[in-house]
Amino acid sequence: MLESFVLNSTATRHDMDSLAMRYLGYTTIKFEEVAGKGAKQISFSQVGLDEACRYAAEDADVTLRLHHALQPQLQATPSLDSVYRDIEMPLVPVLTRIEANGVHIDMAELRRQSQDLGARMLAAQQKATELAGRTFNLDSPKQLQAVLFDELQLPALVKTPKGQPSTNEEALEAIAEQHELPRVILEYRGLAKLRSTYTDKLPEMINQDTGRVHTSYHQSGAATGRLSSSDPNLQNIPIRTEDGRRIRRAFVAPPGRKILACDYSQIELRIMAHLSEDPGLVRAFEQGVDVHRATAAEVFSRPLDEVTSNERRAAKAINFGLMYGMSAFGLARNLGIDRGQAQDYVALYFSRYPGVRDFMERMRQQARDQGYVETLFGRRLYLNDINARNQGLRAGAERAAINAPMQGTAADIIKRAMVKVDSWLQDHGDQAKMILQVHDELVFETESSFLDTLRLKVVELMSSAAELRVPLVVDAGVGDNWDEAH
DNA sequence: CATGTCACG
DNA sequence: ACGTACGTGACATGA
Repeated sequence: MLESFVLNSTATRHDMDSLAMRYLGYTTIKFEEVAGKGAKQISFSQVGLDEACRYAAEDADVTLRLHHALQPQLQATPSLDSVYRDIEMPLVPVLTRIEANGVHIDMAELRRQSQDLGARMLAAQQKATELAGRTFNLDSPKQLQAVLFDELQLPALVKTPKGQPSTNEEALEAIAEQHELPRVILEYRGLAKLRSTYTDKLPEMINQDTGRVHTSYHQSGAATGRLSSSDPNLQNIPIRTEDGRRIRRAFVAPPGRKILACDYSQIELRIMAHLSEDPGLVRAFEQGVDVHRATAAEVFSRPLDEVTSNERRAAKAINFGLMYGMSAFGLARNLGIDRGQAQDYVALYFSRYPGVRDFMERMRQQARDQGYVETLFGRRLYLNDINARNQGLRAGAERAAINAPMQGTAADIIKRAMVKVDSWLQDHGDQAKMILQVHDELVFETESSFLDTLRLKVVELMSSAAELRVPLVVDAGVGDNWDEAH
């Protein structure tokens, strides 16, 4: 699976059945053929021995045949072979340990929050019924659309991809001044999301044997080289709103232990500075200044200490937008300014950071010429649509070509750090465990007496996971729960 | 199972 | 003229 992923991360699937067909032209026995599916599925232990033997032996056989087919391809490109051998393979036992460690959850805290959210949802629901003049299912976009756009005759300003009037947050914000109902729906949606996805679900996911929640990490999930997390997804626990943040308070250290959360500061922007070699951006990071403030100072031509909060906010939007290949249109919408103004900002930005403009054009060109772009460590992302006749597809591929080297290099760096940190932890008994990875952050649970040693070492190992022409800064926080540690 | 929506970096 | 920021996973609805 990992050999296939490193060879071509954009191939849709990397499971054994798909790979057997693709590389060996061989149709495997499917699990569902021996065990059935759905409600009638039986356990593998109930499958007859002859059939079970054929199925299981084929697994081992096909895996070796695939290895014989894929390994030479990998070795033909030394940088890819290195990504496979030096990053992905060593990470496998690390992820196994993190999954087995699991996270300690304060179930009573989540139950209390569910109660509170439920009461507030009921109040919002009653208010919504009153404002709509009838009962309807607030969870149904279809029914809500009928109420807002047919019955109340509010303007449908946003369309879904299918062309229907959208009831998403942007659409509701746009009509919130004309009627009270949209605001109430937004309130309800926020509460319902937290309850259904987090405060109700997480307690159900606690393993009865360990008393902890064990996520699954997927190493061949995201084409850029990032991990993904599922069942439950612990990489999208809320943080942006106060109600959301509260959920992190339920991610607690057991008695006598502490939570340590370590995250890379502005890692993708630092990688952009490194890859682009832009003198202005590199200097900003070398001097350790607030990079959004520095960008604002450049774009708006004023001393660092005269940058207003609004200018800093605009500069932050520009910095992030650029990493995603954003257009002036996107920036305008994000900042609520007109397109001409946004175009001026972008032009000004590129005149101050010409290396960034050149880097972005270089990535587009490389994608067109070679069909792929690379991370600092040589991981490739193929862009199948880069020469598409369809302009929308092609533009999307160009944006991905700009973003992938930064997102992918960040993924490589934290994976290298995880392998180093895990190796060090292995030599220090059970005093601390790695329990979560969230793209630019590692979270640990440690004996209180081990905390200072752990913090010092983790920061050192994370900072030294790559040699960039700018410092790789790690912020570390401590608490009795994950929220406090931030 | 498709769709719409929304949580995260 | 059109669409417009990269990468994920989970939930509820409704066919």
